[in-house]
Parts: sequence; structure tokens; C-alpha cells
Amino acid sequence: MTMTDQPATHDPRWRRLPGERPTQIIDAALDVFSEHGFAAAKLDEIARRAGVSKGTIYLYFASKEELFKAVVIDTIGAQVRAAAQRPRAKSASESLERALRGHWSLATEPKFDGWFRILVSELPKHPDLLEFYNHEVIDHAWAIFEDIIRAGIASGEFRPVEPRLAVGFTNSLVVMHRHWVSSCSIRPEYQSRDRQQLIDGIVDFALAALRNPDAGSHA
Amino acid sequence: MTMTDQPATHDPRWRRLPGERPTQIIDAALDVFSEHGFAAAKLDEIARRAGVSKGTIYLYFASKEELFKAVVIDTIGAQVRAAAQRPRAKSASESLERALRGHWSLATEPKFDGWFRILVSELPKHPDLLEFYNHEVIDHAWAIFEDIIRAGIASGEFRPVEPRLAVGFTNSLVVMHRHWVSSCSIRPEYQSRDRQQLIDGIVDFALAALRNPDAGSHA
Amino acid sequence: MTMTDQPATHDPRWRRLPGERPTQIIDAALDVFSEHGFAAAKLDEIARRAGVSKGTIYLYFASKEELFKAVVIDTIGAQVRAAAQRPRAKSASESLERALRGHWSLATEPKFDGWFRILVSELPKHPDLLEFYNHEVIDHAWAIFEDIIRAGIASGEFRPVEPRLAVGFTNSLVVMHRHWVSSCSIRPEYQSRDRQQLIDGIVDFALAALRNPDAGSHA
Amino acid sequence: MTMTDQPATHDPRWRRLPGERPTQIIDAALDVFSEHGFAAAKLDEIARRAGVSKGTIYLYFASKEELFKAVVIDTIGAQVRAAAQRPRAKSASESLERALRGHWSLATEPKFDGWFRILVSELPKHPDLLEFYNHEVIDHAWAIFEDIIRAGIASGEFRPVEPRLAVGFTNSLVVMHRHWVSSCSIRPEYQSRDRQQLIDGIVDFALAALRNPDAGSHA
DNA sequence: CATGAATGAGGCTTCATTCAT
DNA sequence: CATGAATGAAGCCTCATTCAT
Repeated sequence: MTMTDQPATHDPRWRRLPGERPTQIIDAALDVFSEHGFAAAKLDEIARRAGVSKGTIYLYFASKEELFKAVVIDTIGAQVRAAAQRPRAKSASESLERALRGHWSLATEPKFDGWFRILVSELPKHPDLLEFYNHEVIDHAWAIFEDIIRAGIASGEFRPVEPRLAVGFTNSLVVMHRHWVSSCSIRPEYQSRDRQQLIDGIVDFALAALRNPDAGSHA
Repeated sequence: MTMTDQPATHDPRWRRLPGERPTQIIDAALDVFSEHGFAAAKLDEIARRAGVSKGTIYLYFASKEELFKAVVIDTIGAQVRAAAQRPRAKSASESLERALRGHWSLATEPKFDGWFRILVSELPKHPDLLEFYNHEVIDHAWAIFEDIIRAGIASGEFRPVEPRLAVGFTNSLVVMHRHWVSSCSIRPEYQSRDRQQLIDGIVDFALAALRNPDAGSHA
Repeated sequence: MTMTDQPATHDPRWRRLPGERPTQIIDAALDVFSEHGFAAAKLDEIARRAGVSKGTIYLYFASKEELFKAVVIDTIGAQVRAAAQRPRAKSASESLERALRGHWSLATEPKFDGWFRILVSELPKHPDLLEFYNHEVIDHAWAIFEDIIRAGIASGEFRPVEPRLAVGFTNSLVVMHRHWVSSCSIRPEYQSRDRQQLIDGIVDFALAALRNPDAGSHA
Repeated sequence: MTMTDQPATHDPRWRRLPGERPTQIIDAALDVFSEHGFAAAKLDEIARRAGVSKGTIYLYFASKEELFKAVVIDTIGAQVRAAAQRPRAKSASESLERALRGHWSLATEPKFDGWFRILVSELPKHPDLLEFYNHEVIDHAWAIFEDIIRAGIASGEFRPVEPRLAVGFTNSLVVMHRHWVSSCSIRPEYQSRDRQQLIDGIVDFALAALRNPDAGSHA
């Protein structure tokens, strides 16, 4: 795949082909790849959900593989754009809370219902996509969290923890529960439980884990 | 070759191992299903890794589907048996730590390298297996964690939190990081990082999140 | 090749013949099923004889089984249509002769060369097809013969016989000899013998068997 | 196949392997081949019905093909032996009746329930078996019928008909109805109808067809 | 541009045959 | 002799891909 052979602008490296068709196809493909995985996804079904014929897919994507890559790149792009817009706050706690809630808010959009499955099961088979994901999403988004935590530690708001590990801890809470919300792989309570309650609990859990007990009593 | 009285003819094309075969096949199948998912897994590869011919699989399993179910049930059984043997301790903190470390220890066994992928991607497609998993693993194993947390809250060791949610929080840490350890889907640091350091961090994070700040300072 | 304006490029790998395909395939399948039976018939061979690829069969028929059923239903339909058009005559003898010759004429068409084998060997394995055959062909076609015989008995032209049995007798002559004509399972004389002579003999035999010896001498 | 490499005794050319096992297997194989045809017959089922293991079949028969040939040869032998013992009578009519009833009696034995299917569908694919069948059964058994008919014509008992054709006519009645009796391929009346009534009707039909109307009135 | 009929490589599955026990 | 576990070739079927229309 060639994700970098573009002029070195500030634009993101993914590109959208012009017109509506590619978007229709990519949206349908995200659904189908999410539900069935790459191998079990059928172009017939993608075409049907996109409202186009099977041959039309090949007008815009060279192969099933390339369509999958386009889906991934498109999805990653949406996440990166969203992450870039998250506002910072005065305190580290408040910044972390905003970041967590922002992440949750984006992740729980219905269109990302099955994204986690792709991340877990399909991305590892595509080294170039994996590298792209790690570079664009992890390196950028996680760096934001890491900065917040470092700042909190420096200010004494947070306990002294290993920041890179702490980012993994807080994000694993968000990511894992977002999956449980839409997947039936865990007890049904997650289905009906108010999603607001879940993210509230996550924020509470994460802040409690990081809070510095030696800090000035700011009850 | 020295203790047999057989003439030194050609090696037999195969040996009779009726007791061993199903295990061999299931082990190989867990690997292959983990790596590729159900649809992309090829019986040829499973047979090759199991050291048997493709036809032999069908002596023990009626179909690819049934083999997959056998793999899942076998794996779940191993987890249930392991969970049943976890010892409890005096304090809730210590019990939780033991439970978390026990979970980590089991989950990081190499044979479960790809189990999380199956859990996330394949189980939702098999409602019967999913129900079996939820009943056998979640209902049992999570109940153990829930009991510990309830006890900790009751004793004042832990903050008052919603126990069922808290179980999800602590377990999502373990489960998610166990995946990151073996999958390349996250930054490479997890690969090389000492696994001991990871579970230490998780335990520290979880206990800090649950600790009751109002408890008598038992530093 | 002289009436088209197309450039003299390579031949197209295939042409679109959506209206023709099912018929092509059914015709080829009747041949192959007749020759080899259902189990031994290979879709590869059917496809080759139909001039299509193996996959094309599945555009029109869901399975080998369904293709077989389509062949049977199509063939039965042709027989029913033919039987419906057989003319009646004044005397019962003449009606019976026409019916027998009509049956013979249809049955000896080359496309029905192996139909008897399907009837004998494959239909009993498909209860739904068997019922369809019995209802559409036997109930209708045999009823025509039965009416003729009843009329002949009533008019004194035929001996008093059990009409339903008599139908079986006359038709077994036609059916069995039609098989012997095309199958090599009986002495080779049937192969070369003039088919006209066979049906003449059958008609003579059947009419002689039914003729009422007490009827007024109508030499 | 080598059906003739035996000492030129008066023995039939087929041979039974010694012991009970081959007979068990052949009997089971006749059933299974009759029911399913050669291609769809499974050695597993034959072994099961014979009460032996699959491997045992190969101790007595070199292949499925050879087992099938043994079944055919064995069955043909039984028919030939039975045909050879049929007594003759004074009049041609009586002789023919005895021959037809003898044929019917043998053919309706339960073990020959599916033999007709083999004759129709499988024998044509095996030229050597077909030749063997034609030589042993047709040439011999039909010759008996032919002699009877020739004698009847010579004595004036029968009409002047082509004897070889007449044999086919009379035998097609027997053979076809024997099939209908055990196969469900024709209207259910054949199933429940008294078999005695059927052969009575066949004899009546055949004799009426051949009777010489110009013969002295032997009412 | 868009379609969908046609293709054919590749996977799952069956089962005749072999052979260690 | 007898067994039945193991084999692997071969067949049905799927579906990504192509291309005439």
C-alpha cells in the first residue's frame, strides 16, 4: 500500500475519492467487515447494503483487500480528526475526564459498533495498516493522554505512576467497555445499562486510581 | 529405534493414537483459529500443525464448525477449572490481587495468545457458545471478583462503588493488556516490556482505584 | 462473423445468454444424470456439456440436488404436455393404438434415452419428486389409457379385464421396450432392430390380449 | 474380470469363496447396491449390515468394483440355477404359464427387491458383466421361453408371431411389474395389491395375446 | 459509469482404500 | 483373520474478480 506518496501537505494521509459512491461503499463495508470479519465478509453483501452492484465496487477499489484498507484508513482518519479537537482544561483531572468522555463519545457512535473487532482481529494481519494505525492514532491520541498524566504528576494532582502504562490503563477501560456495550459477548447488563453511567464509572475509577493521596486535601 | 524388534523397514505412514488425536487437533485448531479467525482458518493448516491428514479431523469432529465449538468449549473448560482453584486471602486487597494475578497468569499462557480474538470476533457469531461462555466463565469467574469487592466495601477497605461495574473495570485492565501483550495491534513496547511489570501496574492501578481514602491510615 | 461490425479481437470468454442458460444446463444435466445416475454424475461434466463453467450452474440452481429436481420436473412437464395432445378415435382399438404409438413416439426421442433409468433408480430416492411424477404423469396419462380400456370393454370390443391392471400391462410393454431399445442391457438385437417393428409388435400384442373373442366376427 | 479361467467343468462359471463371510458381505452388498446404486453405496454401510468391519471386505474383494461384480455374478447364478429347474408341461400354454409363474416366483423374492435397478442402471456401465448377464441369463432363460412359443406356434396353439419379440413382450410384463411391486415409483395400488392377482393377470394377458383364434374351439 | 452474468481457483467434506495393531 | 484409525484424491460449492453489455 502507498499511503505516503502524496505531496507533503498538512493534509491527512488518507484521501477520500470524490463523489458519493465511495463513501456509500466504505460505510457499508465498515458494517460488513465489522460484523463478519475480513474473510467472511462478502462483496455481494457490501454491494447490496451500499445500494450498488458488485462490479461498481471495483470501479473504486482494486480489490477486497484495498477496500478493507480504505475502510480502515477512513475510520482512523475520523478518529484522528476527533482527537485533535478535544479541548484541554485547567486541571489534569478535568483534562483527563474531558479526554475520556470525548473518546467515549466518539467510540460509542453506532458506526463504530464493530470497529473494535477489526482492530483486534483484522489489523494484526495487515502490517502496513497496523503501522499506520499505531502512528496516526496511538502515537497521536495516546500522546495527548500521556501529556495530561505527566502534567498531573508534575503538579502533584496525580500519584507518581509510569505515564505510558497509565495511558494504557485508562484507555483499556474505555475501549473494552465500548466493546462490551455493543457486543453481546458479555453479560446482558451492559446492553441495557445506561451508557452515561458506564462512562461516569470509568472516569471515577480512573481518577481515583491516579489521584495523589498526599495532595492537599481538596475534598 | 533401538528397543524394538521390528525390521528396519520404512517408517509407518502413521501411528494409532486414538486417545491423543482429539487433543492434538484441538490444540492446533486453537492456534489457527486464533491467528486467522474462523472463516480464514484452513483445515489443511490445522491438519498440518496437528500432524495428521485432513480426513482425520473428520473422524473426531463432524465439521469445521463443530471443531471450532470443541476448541471453544475445551478452552473455556480450562479457564473454569483454573478459576475454581484460586485461593482467597484475609484482606480484600490481597484477595483481589491474587485473583488478578491468577487471571493474568492463566491468560498469558502462550496457548491463549489468540483467545481474545476468538472471544471478540467469533463468539458473537455463535449464540450457543456465547451463552455457554457467559454462563460458565463470566457468571462464575466474575462472581468471585464481585464477592471480593463486596467484602472489601463492607469492611471499609474499598470505597463504596457499584460492585458489578467495578468487576468490569478491573477485568478489562487484565483482559485488554493480555491482548496487547501478544498482539501487535498496539505500540511495540508491550511486546518487549516485562510482563511482570504490566501486572504489577494493573494491580497497583486497580487497588488504588478502589482503596477507601477514608479508611484508617494503615500505611 | 461476417455480419458483425466488431473488431476482430479475441473471442469473448463468454457471452450473456441469461434466457438460454437454464435450458442448456438442464439439457446437459438430463444427459449426464441419465448416463451416470445422480451420485455418479459430475457437475464438471454437466458444465462442460452445457458449455458453461461449473460456477454458472450455481447461478441458476442452488445445488446438484435442485438441478436434478429441475431436470425431472422439466422432463415430466414435457411428457404431460405431450400426453394432453393425443387424439382419440372412434373405436377403442384405434384409440388404444394411437395412445400406444404416441407414447412410443415421445418416449423414443433421443433426449429420453436415459429417462427410464432415472425413473427406476433415482426417483424413488426423492419422495417429493416421486409424488409429483405420480400425480402429474401417472394419474393423468394412465387415466387416459384406463378410459379407453373401459370404453372398449363397455362396447364389447375388449374382453372384460380389470382396467387398471390392463393399463399396467400395456404400458409395461411400451416402457420396458423403450428402455431396451436404447440400453444395452438386453440382447443387441434391440439396438439394430427397426423401432417401427417393435411398436407394431407391441400394438399387435396388446390388442390381441384385449380383443373380445366373443365379439361379432369383424374380420 | 476373469470369469472363465476355471477348469472346464460343468460347474457354473461364478464361484463362491469359501466360508460364510463372503456370503454375508455379498448379501449385504446386494441390498445396499440395490437401494443406492453403485456410486452412492457406501462400504461402511455394507460392512455394517454384514456385521463386519470395513477392512474385512478387502480380505475377500479387491475393490468396491469387484465386490459389485461378485454381487452381480452371484445373483445371476441364482437366477440361472432357478431357471434351469423349471419343468415343462404338455401344452405350450401350460408350459408358458409355468415359466412365467416360475419367473415371477423367483423375481419376487425379497432379496431381489432392488435387482431390477441394478439391471437397469448399473449393468450397462459394466460391459463385462453385461455380456455375462446376456450370455448366462438372457441367452439361456429367454431361449426357454422362445422354445415354448415356437412349439405353441408349431402346434397351432399360438398365433403366428415373431417368437423372439414375443419373448420380450411376455417377459417385459413380468419384469416391469415385479419392479412396480417393490418400488414406490408407481401408484400405490401395486404395493398393497395381492401379488398373486398380478401374476394371474399377467398370465391371462400373455396367453390371450398369443392364443390362436383360429384354433379348434377348446372352450 | 454501472451492471450482473460468468468464471475458476480454492476450501470443506466424503469415502474407497491402506495398513499398523 | 479381523479391525478401524488414518489417508488423500476427488467432488460439491463459494465467492472474489472479470468483462460484455
